[in-house]
Amino acid sequence: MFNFAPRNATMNQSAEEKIKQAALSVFIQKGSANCTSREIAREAGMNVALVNYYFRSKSKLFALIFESVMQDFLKSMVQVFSSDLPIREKIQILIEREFEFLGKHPDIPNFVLNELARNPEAIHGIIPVLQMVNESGVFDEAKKLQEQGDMRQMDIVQITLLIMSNCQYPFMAQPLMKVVHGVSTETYKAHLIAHKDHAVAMVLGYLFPNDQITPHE
Amino acid sequence: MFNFAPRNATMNQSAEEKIKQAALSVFIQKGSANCTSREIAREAGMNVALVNYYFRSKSKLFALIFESVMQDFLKSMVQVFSSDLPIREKIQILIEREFEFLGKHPDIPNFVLNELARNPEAIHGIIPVLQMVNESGVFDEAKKLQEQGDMRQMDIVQITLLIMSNCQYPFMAQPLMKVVHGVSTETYKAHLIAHKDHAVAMVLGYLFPNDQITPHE
DNA sequence: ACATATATTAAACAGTTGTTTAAAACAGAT
DNA sequence: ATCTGTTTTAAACAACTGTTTAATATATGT
Repeated sequence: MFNFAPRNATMNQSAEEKIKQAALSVFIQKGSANCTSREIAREAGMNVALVNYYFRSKSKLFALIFESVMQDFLKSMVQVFSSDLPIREKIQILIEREFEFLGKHPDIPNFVLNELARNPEAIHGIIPVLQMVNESGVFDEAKKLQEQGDMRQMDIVQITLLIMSNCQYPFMAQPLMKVVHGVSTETYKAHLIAHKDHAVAMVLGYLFPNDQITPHE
Repeated sequence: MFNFAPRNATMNQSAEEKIKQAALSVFIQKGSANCTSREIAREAGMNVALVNYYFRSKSKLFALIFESVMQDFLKSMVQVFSSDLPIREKIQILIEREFEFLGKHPDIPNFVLNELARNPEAIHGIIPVLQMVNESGVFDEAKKLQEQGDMRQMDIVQITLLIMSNCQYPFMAQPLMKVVHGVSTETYKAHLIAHKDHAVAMVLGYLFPNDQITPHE
């Protein structure tokens, strides 16, 4: 009943997969509302009808794509937390991985947050991510560490915010910052790379205030 | 030639103003691409043709609205920097004002960054903001303070990022955070209020590392 | 009251949208 | 070659898009 391999053996990539990749690219660049089925088909080099032939409707295709993007979006973060590194290194590696990921996919945060804010359907795409997060036990571990008095007393929600704000916003604000400060794309990218270290130092410094001794004068 | 007062004296608000307000609301909620002229007209309680009668086209109306939103978006920030408060208080008040503003208009950051990333026309709406920023002399002052060795040596671009990340992202990520952490809107709003103090403390602590003496143990 | 400029409307325009249909091209098995 | 199921296409569908037109209403100045 289902296809597990491409029928068209002459092509190295099935039409279905081509459409998926085109949809991923177009959806992320333009958003679910500001792109057309024909645009996706064109990007995949195929007919419009094929899009609906494989995915029934534009909204079903979007749901599929969005779910996989949500997975990628938080996967690396959860992976780091599932490891058994000490908490400070976890956070450092977490931020560094996030910067690395966003360097390759700088427009995903805007895509995700925008869809979640404006597209009611998008909420469903979060469910598998919720599973991932729950299974990782991230938040339980953070709570335990706080009870040991090692970490600053802060709600987990706000710790999450602290980390994600300083990772994702710099990429989301690229168009704004480039114009306001009048810098080129290359210069801004250099700033982003340098910003990673500031994010690590600032977040760690705030979460573990007893770590560094800053002598007066 | 131009109207400086509403022709229709029986209404307390001119049709033109009604359309502007409706457009502001609809554009911010849905974005420039995912809303229709008829939707704006309906929200204003008027005919579609009137929208184009007063504003020529949807894109011209959007340009008008976006420009004014951009002004509000950064106005309060620039105002604080134009004052003659000491730098630490400036940053503190800046962050506090930003949280206050975003508490009232939580969806403006997503709107602005999304349009700038996806709508090529939106870039033009930034020009008046650039003037504001230049006239305020914000960045020059920050550079001066850095030369005095009072502030951590950091590029202005990254200082801007540091402040704006921790103010705006928490509001932009509200839909994501609510689902991931399973909290209600009210609970999240409480987190936002509490987060303001963390943002101030963290940013000031990082920008002025010599201020606090953190004793070991 | 009349004339004039402005404000507002319903209707129409051509182009685009997501989706469906029916026919064609293609593959593999017999 | 014929049959069978799958893949691909062109064409059509109604609904919706931004915009324009031409007619009507309203207000203002004389």
